[in-house]
Amino acid sequence: MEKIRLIIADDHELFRNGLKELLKNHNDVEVVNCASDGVELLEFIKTDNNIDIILLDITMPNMDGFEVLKRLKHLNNAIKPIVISMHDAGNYIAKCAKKGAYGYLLKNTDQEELLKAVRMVSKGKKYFNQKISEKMINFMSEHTVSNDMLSKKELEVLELISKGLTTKEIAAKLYVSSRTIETHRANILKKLNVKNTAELIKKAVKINLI
Amino acid sequence: MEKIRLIIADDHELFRNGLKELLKNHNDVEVVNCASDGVELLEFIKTDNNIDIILLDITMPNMDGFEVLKRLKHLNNAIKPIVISMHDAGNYIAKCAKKGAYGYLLKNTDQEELLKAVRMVSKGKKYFNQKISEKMINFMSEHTVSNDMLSKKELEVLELISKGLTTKEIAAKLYVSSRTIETHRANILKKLNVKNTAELIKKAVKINLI
DNA sequence: ATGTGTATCCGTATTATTACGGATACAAAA
DNA sequence: TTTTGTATCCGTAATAATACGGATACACAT
Repeated sequence: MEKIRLIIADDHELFRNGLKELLKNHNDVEVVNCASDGVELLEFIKTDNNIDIILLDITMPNMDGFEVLKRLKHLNNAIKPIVISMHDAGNYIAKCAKKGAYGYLLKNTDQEELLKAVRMVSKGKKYFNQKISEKMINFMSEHTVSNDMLSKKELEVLELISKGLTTKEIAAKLYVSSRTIETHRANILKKLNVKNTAELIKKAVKINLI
Repeated sequence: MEKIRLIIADDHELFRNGLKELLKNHNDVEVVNCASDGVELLEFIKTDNNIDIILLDITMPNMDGFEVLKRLKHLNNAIKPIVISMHDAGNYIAKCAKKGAYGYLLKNTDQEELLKAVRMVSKGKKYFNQKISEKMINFMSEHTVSNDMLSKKELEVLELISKGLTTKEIAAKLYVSSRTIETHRANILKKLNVKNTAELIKKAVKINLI
């Protein structure tokens, strides 16, 4: 039987080694290497292209786990990262899910769950337990705070801007002059405290206005 | 004991009525009303401000469920919508979660789960079962396909654009001429098949490039 | 060795956006 | 009733973005 080849990336030596010892007791997994930061991790990955899983911490010096996830996709997307974090904040979880993590575990997870996750992920399946999923879903919807910031009209204009319509086109669509739309746009920029359309759209998506 | 007051919104009469009958058997819930489309639903909500839950279909004439979710937040965000859809597509689920749905059920859900969801949601807790959560997580990450579409440089430029930097600022930052950045920008627009920055950023966020 | 793609640069012209300024009408809230 | 906020309109000027066009150098794959 092929062993599951994995790497541990975490800046806390004790945690790394503890995890390694723990996994030694299971003969279907092999801890190929450890890394104490993202840079080190990626360096190693470049030399060994037979890695199945990375147990990845988010908070690391030099290059954090988010950046690792991002680069991993370009570098070798056969490797399946499982994030092991001490934070159960919804934004962390959602971000990891979006960036392609195959699993998300808390550092206080028990051995059994860790193994379960590793084995599931090694088969290409994702592992996000119910509690983690909940946290994420809550986060996804809660960031909808600033709904009252923009007037109905402004929201309408914003939506059309985000669809790529020019000021002129929006004006025509809403039967007002382009000057009016420009004013709306300017007001929206001011209200969201951004300096141009690019930043505006990013922020609007982020806070769920679009 | 206060009953859970709920409304059913679905364009299929049979489904609406079936659901209603089914819920009649449970004396902790009261089906206050039914609506066959989003407009009708919102109209009713304006007249009755003591609704706990809406069982909401996505596919409806006049105004679909997504739009209902969006407007509901402005109108009365004490009402907790549970989406009941026949589609288990990840994008539907993620969209609903983002737009503030408190639950997502498939139309082939059994009675037990429906009741469980209604009761949980009535207490303010979200209900997305494991399978639904999985679908959503998979969707969230899978849309990262087009990673090879853009070159490393282009991705870098895109990231800076999204942060609100102007062409000139980006050029200064990357030690190249602004003309170069403009070319990159133009190429990015072409590659992603969008016509301007606003649309670009929206798309980039959507497909996870940023 | 030849082609393909990327990164880099340049020019010109048109159009759009942004930053200022100020103004009216109307509805809703205080 | 007065104030506040929203939607609407207008002007000018500076800056930025977009649409064309073309060019070189270099790396990597065929």
